[in-house]
Amino acid sequence: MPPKKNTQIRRKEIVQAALQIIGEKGVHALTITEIAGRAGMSDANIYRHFKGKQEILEALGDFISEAVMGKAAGIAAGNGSTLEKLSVIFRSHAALIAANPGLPRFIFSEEIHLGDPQLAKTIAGKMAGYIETLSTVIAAGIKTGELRSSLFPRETATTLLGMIQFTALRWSITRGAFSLDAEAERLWNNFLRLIQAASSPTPTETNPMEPV
Amino acid sequence: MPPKKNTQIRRKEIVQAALQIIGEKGVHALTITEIAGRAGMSDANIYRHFKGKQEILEALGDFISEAVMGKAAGIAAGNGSTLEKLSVIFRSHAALIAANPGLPRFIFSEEIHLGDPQLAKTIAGKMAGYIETLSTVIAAGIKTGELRSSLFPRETATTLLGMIQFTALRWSITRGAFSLDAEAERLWNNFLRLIQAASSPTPTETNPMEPV
DNA sequence: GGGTAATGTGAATAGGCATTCACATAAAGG
DNA sequence: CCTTTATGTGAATGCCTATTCACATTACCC
Repeated sequence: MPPKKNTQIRRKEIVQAALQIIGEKGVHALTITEIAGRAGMSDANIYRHFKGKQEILEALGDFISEAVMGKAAGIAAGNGSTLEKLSVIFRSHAALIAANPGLPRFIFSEEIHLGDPQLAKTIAGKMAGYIETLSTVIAAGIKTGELRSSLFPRETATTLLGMIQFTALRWSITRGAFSLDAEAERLWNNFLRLIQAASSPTPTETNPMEPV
Repeated sequence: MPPKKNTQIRRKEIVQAALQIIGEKGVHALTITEIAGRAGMSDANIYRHFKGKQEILEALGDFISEAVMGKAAGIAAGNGSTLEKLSVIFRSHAALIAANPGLPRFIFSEEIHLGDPQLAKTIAGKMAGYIETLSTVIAAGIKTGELRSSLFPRETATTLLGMIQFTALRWSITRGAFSLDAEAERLWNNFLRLIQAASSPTPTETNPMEPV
């Protein structure tokens, strides 16, 4: 009775449904029945398009990796000053998370890391690549004198990412109790003061409104 | 046949068993059967000491909060310079995690945050308290001139915590593929350069051995 | 030492979940 | 138009897990 769609389309629908479910109810709510319901099909039909739940997770992992890290790599490779690039990457990442709360939940979910060693390795690799991309941008900024010469690029990159991820997790945990964008803005302002070369000393201001 | 112990002792044994299991196999492996086996008792006996699994998680949450944040608060209240205090808190935290891999897994586990709103609120509160404690230490350091005057205390504290948590999660995810202590050391060296007042300029050195 | 309460156990019970099966039916190609 | 293949479904199946129950046995109190 219901119309039919080919596997290519169905796979995308299923992956998107999965991402939404994780964002709204968490990884533990990611059951076949839930996915099938959200994607508008029967449980059994899921298996026409994916070998099993594991394969869905792998596809979701690929999608998320591409969305987050692909974007950052594009910005890094483009034109602009180091500070502009870092700022855009940071804000894009925060915005992407704000729009898809399932993102950090999935990336740091144990379901993935302990349940599927292959997927875990892939994600860890992408994460290392992300750090590498940021490191390169930071190293370039040090060379041009935009950033302090005393910085270690890799550690500074890790610190920046940690800032994002920690805040994303706190936001996810508290189920959006504060504005992710506003918090990201405050953190970025502060980070800028930490890394910027002292040539043009930043005037001391107060940061806007603190959250709860 | 087996000897009997009172509830006080049993509760501690059960909580410790749970923490170990999470560290070794993850939160998803935290079943009643697994806990009972590790603690040397029958499944049914667990229910003599806890009302249910949820109550075990709550007790574990209290234990971990006390271990991590209680320690930091103690250090913060003690004597020493700001940089010494921050350094000790940072290293203690990293060491505690290295000794108990279950710690970050539990704190950021969805099983807790989405499964038990009450517990989630408690943990979020403790986390906010931790940030507050660090902020106070940092604010004091700014006043004495040890730290740059341009820092925002709360955002700097969040950055420090993010650095720890992100690294702990990456370490946990990769199942200990790198040395947590060594990485913490590198990150701390870099962070020091970020926050320290420029009175005694740090000589430029290279950081020891990078991990994978 | 006898009774009572706390602690201990193996064997149900019940629910949730991923996956499979036998059977439709739409789509595509000739 | 008819065959073949891809897509679709409801109803099992079987496993894993938390929790309960009826029945011991130890520890403690007087």
